[in-house]
Amino acid sequence: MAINRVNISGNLTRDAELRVTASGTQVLGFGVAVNDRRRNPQTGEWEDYPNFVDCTMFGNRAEAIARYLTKGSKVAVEGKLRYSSWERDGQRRSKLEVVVDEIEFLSRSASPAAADGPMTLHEDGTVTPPPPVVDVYDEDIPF
Amino acid sequence: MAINRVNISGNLTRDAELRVTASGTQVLGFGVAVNDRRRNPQTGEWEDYPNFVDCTMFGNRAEAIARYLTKGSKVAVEGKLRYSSWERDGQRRSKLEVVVDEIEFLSRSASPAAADGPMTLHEDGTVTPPPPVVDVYDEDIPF
Amino acid sequence: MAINRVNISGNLTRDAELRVTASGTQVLGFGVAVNDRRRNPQTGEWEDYPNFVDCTMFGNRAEAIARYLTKGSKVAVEGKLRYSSWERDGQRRSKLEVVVDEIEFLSRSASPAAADGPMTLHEDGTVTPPPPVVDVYDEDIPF
Amino acid sequence: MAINRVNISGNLTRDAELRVTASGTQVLGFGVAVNDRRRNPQTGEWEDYPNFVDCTMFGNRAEAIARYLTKGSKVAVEGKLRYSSWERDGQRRSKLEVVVDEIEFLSRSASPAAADGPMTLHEDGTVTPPPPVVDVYDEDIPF
DNA sequence: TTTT
DNA sequence: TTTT
Repeated sequence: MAINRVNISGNLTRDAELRVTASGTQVLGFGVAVNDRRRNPQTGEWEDYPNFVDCTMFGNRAEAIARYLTKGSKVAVEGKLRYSSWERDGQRRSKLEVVVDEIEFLSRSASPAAADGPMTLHEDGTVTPPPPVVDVYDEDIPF
Repeated sequence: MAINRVNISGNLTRDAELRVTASGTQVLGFGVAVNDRRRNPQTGEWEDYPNFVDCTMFGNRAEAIARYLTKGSKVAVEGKLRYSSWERDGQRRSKLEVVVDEIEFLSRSASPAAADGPMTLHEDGTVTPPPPVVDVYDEDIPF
Repeated sequence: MAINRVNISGNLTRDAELRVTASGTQVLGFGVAVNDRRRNPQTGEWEDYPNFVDCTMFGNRAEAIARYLTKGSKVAVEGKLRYSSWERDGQRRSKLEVVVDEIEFLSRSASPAAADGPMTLHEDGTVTPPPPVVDVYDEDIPF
Repeated sequence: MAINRVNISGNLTRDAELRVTASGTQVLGFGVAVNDRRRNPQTGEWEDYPNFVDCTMFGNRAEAIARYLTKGSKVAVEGKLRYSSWERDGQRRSKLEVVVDEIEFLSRSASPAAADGPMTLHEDGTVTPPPPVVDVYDEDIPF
């Protein structure tokens, strides 16, 4: 067998869509925007170049996580490249996508503290809000 | 050059420690527990077997994220394997660790909704607690 | 930055083509067939399903290795996914390919001995041919 | 499940050793030297720093390929990190290794032509020797 | 458009 | 077809 491995992270470009094949297999489809940070040759500015990657996940896990995979969600995905080709209007077309083996949910903000951390709901119903974390993304820290 | 690539996800086993080398390079060290889900041959039960992986990250980014890398944090890491060896008490010792190229912060709970989503801090100071989401991990869904 | 990592192995589907951009950058293009071994649902037989992956490599290394990358060559490639889109005949089209960071040359035969090993060219011009190794690929060993 | 993925390439540091567990599972052990090309801070010269990685492969494939995995062989390996720990002389010791999922045999020379390509054994027993390819490794081409 |  |  060949080596065929993909690891990516990024944001969902649309809500995941679950369907079931004739033979009963669950199939979850979603798109991930994997951002490249490159300098724009014209302006010299750092810019995000999105790489749009279609992902497909099979089996029971697909159904279990479908509702968490909404537009904008951040995920890390491990999978394999899969090629398919077909004919449309007399033209040969093809695509390359990722068949998902593992998926992890990422914190939405660049700094995890904003979402997960210091925002604490206490027993008595009071809440400790998150500290005024800078948005590292806007602050020109290059990651 | 050889191929040397590692992608892992897991929980920090300790708070990250930042130090600075004599030449001024920032060095961040932390440990990640990468869990394997295997069936215990004795009991037949699914169990988590932790793989403890030491990680090192260099440069400015190391300092920028140090304070978010606390014990228990979930991360996805991409990097390279690095081998080192030394002598202690007349014995040769060695270790294999991961030098980090990229790091992403994961949502702490198995279902991202619990941490990121429905827990909302409103303008007036009230809070909408998260819905009683099932812990998918305990529900025997195998991921 | 996001995580964006691909590792594949397979055979070149065509000779690599070297070109140079207006700004002088060398660009090497080649296609890799990454075979999946799946059971044919109709016949029940193991079959190879090729995943055709377009690869692009930049820089000096591109030129240095171009002549070794001929149709049928086996390689292991590490790189990143790159998405691009364009318009043709009023239709939006897009593709996903791999930008190569590392490349390694694989032995052509399933068993390395056939190609690399026992076939020896002696100083006096005689040759020791390889032993009649079984082709493990044909022998139903599933790798 | 967590993400746990390793892809490396390098040379075997010893002949692979095959053993069989009490329960009959075949276990193949071998070491891979994964070379890093770094500039020596003292001399300013490019040097190879080896990362010694222990690999273990289970199952039928282990036996099938054992005889091809000899000291010096070049391979590309895909697998997972596995941690283990034990006690020796009252001291806690641990190691990190790679459990192999896929393995590919690489051409021994930096340029594949030398080994695989132009050296052809003809039907009549004559041989076409390889062209006097430069050893790209020694020629300061950085790969 | 396709490799073994 | 596109996310932050």
